[in-house]
Parts: sequence; structure tokens; C-alpha cells
Amino acid sequence: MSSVPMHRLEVVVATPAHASLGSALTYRSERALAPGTLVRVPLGRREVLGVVWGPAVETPVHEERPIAAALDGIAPLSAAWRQLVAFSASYYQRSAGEVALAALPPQLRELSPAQWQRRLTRAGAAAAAAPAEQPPDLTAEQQAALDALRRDAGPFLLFGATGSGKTEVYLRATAEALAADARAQVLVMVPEINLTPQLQQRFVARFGSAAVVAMHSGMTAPQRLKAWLAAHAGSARIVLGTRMAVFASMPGLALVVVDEEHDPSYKQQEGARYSARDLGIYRARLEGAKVLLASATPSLESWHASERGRYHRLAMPSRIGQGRLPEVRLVDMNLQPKGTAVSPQLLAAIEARIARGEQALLFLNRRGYAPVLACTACDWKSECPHCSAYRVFHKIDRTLRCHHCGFTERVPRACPLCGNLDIAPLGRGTERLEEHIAELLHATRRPDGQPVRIARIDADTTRRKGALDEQLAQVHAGEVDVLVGTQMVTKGHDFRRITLVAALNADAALFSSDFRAPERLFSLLMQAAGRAGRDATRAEASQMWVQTWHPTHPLFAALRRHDYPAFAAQELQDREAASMPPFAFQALLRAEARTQEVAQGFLRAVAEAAAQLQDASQVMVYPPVPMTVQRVADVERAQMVVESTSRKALQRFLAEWHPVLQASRVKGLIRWAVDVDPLAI
DNA sequence: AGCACGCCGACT
DNA sequence: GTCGGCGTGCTC
Repeated sequence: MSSVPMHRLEVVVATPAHASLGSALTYRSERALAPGTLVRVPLGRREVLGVVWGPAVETPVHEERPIAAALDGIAPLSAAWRQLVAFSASYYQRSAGEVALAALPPQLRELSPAQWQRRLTRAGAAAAAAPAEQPPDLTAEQQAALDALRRDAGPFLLFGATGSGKTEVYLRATAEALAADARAQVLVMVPEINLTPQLQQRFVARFGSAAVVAMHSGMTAPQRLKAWLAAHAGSARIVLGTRMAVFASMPGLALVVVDEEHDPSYKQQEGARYSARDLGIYRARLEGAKVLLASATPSLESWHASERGRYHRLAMPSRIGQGRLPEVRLVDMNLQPKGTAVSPQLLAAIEARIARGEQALLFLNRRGYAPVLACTACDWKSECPHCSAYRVFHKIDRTLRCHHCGFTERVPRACPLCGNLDIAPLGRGTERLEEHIAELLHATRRPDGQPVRIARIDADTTRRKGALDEQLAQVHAGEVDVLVGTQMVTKGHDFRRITLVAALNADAALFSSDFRAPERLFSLLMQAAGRAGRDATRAEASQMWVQTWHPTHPLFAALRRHDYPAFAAQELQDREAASMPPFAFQALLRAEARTQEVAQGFLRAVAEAAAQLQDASQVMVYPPVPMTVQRVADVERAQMVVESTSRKALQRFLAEWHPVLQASRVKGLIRWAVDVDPLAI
């Protein structure tokens, strides 16, 4: 037992980049451990999970502690996976350890080595459903898309109308990828948890349940671990999940599908603020896999790339079964009496649907009863004491709730300021719309002589697990005539009997200072329109109604023709003229502090320091401004835009800037964070 | 991020 | 007299 060879290893652990422990830590090990090996290491007085990043090259500067244990039995993470993590960390300005550990199933961190052994030996062989589905015939458009996908390298942008059969393209492309190589794996991402079950069903029907695993934050810790291990071992041929799935360990990755690629949910909004769509593209290139982005209203970034020929565009403009897209009707709200929520002509159209036994969907992107409660005698409004925002009135439980910090109180009996008993709701949310439409339709009868049945679906009615499914089932069963809902109901759900969709107060977004607001609105309205007339026999008469204060806005002209390319062309022209993305690249530096002065002071100080940096001449640093919602939970927030026409230059600048941010010691600053390619400013 | 240490207000 | 608030600093 003489001289045991001692190995020095770089190990990454979950330390955030802003906590001076930015890079890998060095540990000793008696065994040589391959890069990618999972290890438990001592850190301070706790023991944490880490990933071996490689042999240590630098000479020791700290005392090095020995590794506590290696997680034998789990194959080391691949070089490609580590490179994906390293790239994400550097691109989004976080530490590799933070990204790596966030990408692993949380239970991996908690289990002791003993629990490990138990888990690995217990090879759960659940009853697997065999493939049961006969693939349908392909349309010419689907066939052409698949031919191109087979022939060319990509990346591909599948521009397909709602109902054009994009999912069948994913299924066929998956089948081909799996057939080509016995080790091949396919990653399919969707924007929201709600959308995974129905897609999972389609994949299970086609490929059998043993081949498919899901990955999203709604799963329990053991489920997530099991799915992760199956993907890592290669036994799961198909991984289906939300943005987090982009980091799934998949040794045989051959195809990446990003469904609804324009959806903002692909951008992580805390921690490492990555875009799963962008990382999906990077990862596919890294691993020699094909990547297929798909949308009826692509992001302007992707559309622009396809215009320039950087992405190969595949078009599927037709709805299957000759179903037509609904006719778009605009209602000019300037011509309505003040305070009108549902115009008479829209109401008449809804009544006509009910008379025919069809369904109508009213879409209002604001939950609760009223966004503000106000005293009629003095100027009291339902402000949140902790945030610079109004608390929303929820009539159902008589509460005022802050949608930013969660602060909730019972509605006061009288005005807290002047004692006036008359406090009135201002504006309208889904709760109030539900109540209002019930009043408007109280005398209306269904064909069977029964009163109209109204239902509401939003985050408040679907909080309970399984509640959304139950409510959707009611709609499908025809137990609902009028459905009131938020954005939640516009995504993906296939309502066969809805022939009228109405967007109320949709153009609030047009006032927004966010330059992406029109893009989001167009996509939202197109998506909502796609909910109508999914059943071809009824499609003929289906309509999309939009109540707007700006009926002449060019966005609506394009919407009426369902003409995304025209909308995109106009929007891209405006963006180019204003030097906005995708013609410029942006990052945000956000700061939080007890006072706005401290937050902005920090931003100003690091902006000044930035002027000395090498790449400063190639970037524009804008002055700090308070965030739109300036204070949340008693924390003041400010931000600063950094912009460049060169992505490389912006990246170099941010990398140089990072140590400056880290070294800056501003008293009273709570935290700062960089957001690269922010979706909203 | 955790988790300690460290110095000032209301109570088992 | 202690318990505990979160400000500051450190972890290979």
C-alpha cells in the first residue's frame, strides 16, 4: 500500500456565476475518473453532486479535498453533452456547474450512494403498450416536407398552418430516424406541460410506450429520474418534453423537433436564461443530428433565417380535409357605446352558434374579475403595498391578489382611505366576462330548449391537478356552449365543435412599448383562430372575431388574409429600419436592490467601467431604466440594454464584462443577472 | 446557492 | 439574560 497515484480533477458544482466560485473546483481522487463522471464532493460543510469536467491542469492554489464518492453505475456524460453545457454557460453568462447541475434530475442530487444502489438494481419493467396505430396516408405537402428532410441537412423550418398535419411529419421523421440506426434517439420539444400528454399519446400509439419518455417540471422527482436514466442509457428512443428536455442526456441523438418554435415559453426566465429552441439548433449541429423547427407563425428570427436561406423552409399551407381557415371579422370598438365589452354584432353571432348547437370561444388574456378596484369618492385604487402594480379583484373568493408577489387580502368593506362604501371594479377579467356573458345570454336557449351553458378555463380554474383535462373533456362532450378563457385555451387543443372564436381587448398589446408585441399578438390571434373550425364539415361557417380600437392597423389586414408572410415582411422591414433583432443582438443587465438609486447606481458604475473594455466600441450600452414593474415584493428593479450588430462582438464584450460585474461591490445591491437575447425589454 | 459568523431588537 | 433578524463572506 505504498504510493497511491493521486489524480487531480476539475469538478463543476452548482455554484452560480455571480458567486465568485465561477469556474470548476479542483479535487483529489485516488482513481482516475473520466470526464463526465458524476461525483459527490465536499464543499464547505456540505456534500454536493458534481460532474468531473476533466483533469486539473493548473498548479494548486488551494488546499484540495478528496472526492467523497463517484456514482458508479451511471455512465459518464458524453463529451457532446458537456460541450452543450459549456456553450450554454458561456453564451448565457452563467457557470458551467450551475447549468450542468440544473440539467440533471434533482433527485440525483439528493440520493445517498446506498439509495443509489437500490434504485439501480430495481430495474422496473413496467407493462409496455405495443405500437397500435396504423399510420395515415400522407398529403402531398407532408410527403414533400419529408422528402426534403431526408435529402437535405437543414436546419429546417416547417411553416405549416394549424391543422396541416405537422404532428404526422414529426411521427414519420421520427420513424425514419429510428429505423436508420438502432441507437438513434429523437428529442421532441413542446412549449407547455399541458401539451405533452396529447403528443405523448400520439407517439406512444405509433412507437409503443417503452420507447417514449416525457420530461417536464410537472413530473414527480422519481418519474423525472427514471425518464432521465432511460434517455441516458439509450433505452428511451424518444424524449418528449418542455424546454428542460434540451439538456436531456441522449447518446444517440439523431433528430430534434421544436414544435411551436415561436413560443416564448422556450426561453427560460430565471437562472440560466437559455432559449431551448436556440440550444436545440446548436445541439443538433454539435451532434450531427437534424433539427426541425415548426410553427404556423414562426418567430421573426427563424423566418428571417429561412428567408436568407440559412434555414431550409418547408411549407404546408393547407388544412387537412379541405378545412378552411376561419373568416376574420373586425369590430371597431370606437363605434361602440363607451364601456361595451361584447358588441351587439358579436353577441348576435354567438347566439346564432348556440341556436345551431355549435360552440363559441371567448378569449380574454386577463384572469380575475377586474384588474383594478377603485373608490368612487376618492382616488384610492387597489395598489399592492409591496409592488408597483394593482392587485386584481377576484370576486369568487372576494380577494385582492397581487399577480406579481402573491400578496392577497380580503376585499375591504369600505374604502381604506375615505371610508366610502362604494368601491367599483375597473376593467374586465375572465371572471367578469363569464358573469357578463351569462347575463347577456340569460334568455337565449339551446336547440333543446335548455339554458346556455358557460364555462371558464384559466389558471384559476385549472390549479388542481387534472382539472384542465376534466374541463376540456366537458367542452369536447358538448356540455359547454360558450367557453371563456385566457391564452391557455388557445394552445394546441383540438376543439371539434367550436365555430366561433372571439378575441376581446386583444390589442392592449399594441400599446405596449415592447417591440415584439405585434409579433406576439399576431401569433396569438392566428393560434386562437386555429381553434375554430377544426372539424371540416363545420369549417365553412367558422369565424374569428376581433374587437379592436385600431381596425386599420396593418396587422389586422394580414390577419384577415391569414397571411403570415406579409405580416413578417412588414415587421422585418420595420425591425431592420429600427436596427432591432434579428438585425441586432441584445442583452440585458438587470439589477435588484432595496432602492431604485442603488440598483441604477450599480448599472451606471458597471456601464462606466465597460467603456474601458476592448470590445466597447462595437456595442451600445443604453442608460439604466426602471423596469416596467419597478418594484416587486419590496425590491426595486432596474435594467440596462446592451446591443450590437455583431453577435460575436456582443459575446466577447459580455465575457470581458463579467469579471467587472463580479468584482463590483455596490452596497445595498441584492443581485444582478444578465439576460442574453431577451424576449422583452 | 447554501451555510456560517456576527452584531442589534422582543421574549419562551 | 437568550432567540432570531438578515447583512457579509467563504466554499476547491
